Amino acid sequence: MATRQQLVRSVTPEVLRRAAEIIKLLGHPERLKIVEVLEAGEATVSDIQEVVGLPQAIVSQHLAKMRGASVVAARRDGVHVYYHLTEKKVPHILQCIRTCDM
Amino acid sequence: MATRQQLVRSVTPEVLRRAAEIIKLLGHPERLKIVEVLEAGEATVSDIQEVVGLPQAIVSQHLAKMRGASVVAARRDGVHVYYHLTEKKVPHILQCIRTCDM
DNA sequence: TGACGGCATAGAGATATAGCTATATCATAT
DNA sequence: ATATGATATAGCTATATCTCTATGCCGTCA
Repeated sequence: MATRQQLVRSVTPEVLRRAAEIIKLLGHPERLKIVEVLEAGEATVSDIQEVVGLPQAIVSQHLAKMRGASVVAARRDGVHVYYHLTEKKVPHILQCIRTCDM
Repeated sequence: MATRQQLVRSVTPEVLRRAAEIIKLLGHPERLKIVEVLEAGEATVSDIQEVVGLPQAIVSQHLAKMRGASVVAARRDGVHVYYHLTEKKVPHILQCIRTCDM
């Protein structure tokens, strides 16, 4: 019979660490909202700011945090900086949130 | 054409809040490990303690936090307290973590 | 009842996070 | 070169979180 230890070996410590890192960033209503916006496609900081209704600096700080963990990435086009999702897990996790009934 | 606002209306603020609450708790390597253990079935505090290799008090505190958010629940049977998952989203999110390639 | 094992909680210190204001940077247009 | 709009960052305060130690509580059994 399988021990409990064996049952939970499916995820390596490193994957666990990374997963926790990503999820930790999503564990914030405003950031979750931001990634929802980005799920719909690339968006500039002011686009995001308009949708979530937060001051520019706050949005920028949240984005910087997610950039730091490679959850999002940015490209500059002239005056604007376009953000997009880079972490594949994120859309899947959003899907979970939407479809799993509470 | 759909506005960005319309594209992100799929989740109500309350669902968003609750999702962030759950996810925030999972955004911690040790707690993530704990819910992995519980995913394999009911477990006592000392079972969990043994698998994750943390002091009893720490495990108990993590469990208390997750109890507070109704992510897990406990039942006492004699000397032992058995914990189990109560939040349906959790197994789905764990599945995401496991299956989505990094 | 007393002792013991399993679990919960309190208190404290250290660190992290959130959100604010102000200011800096960067690209464009005049 | 200067002004302006878009974005980033610094510095700060308040609050939350983590982890540890110590202690309390609750069943069980002698």
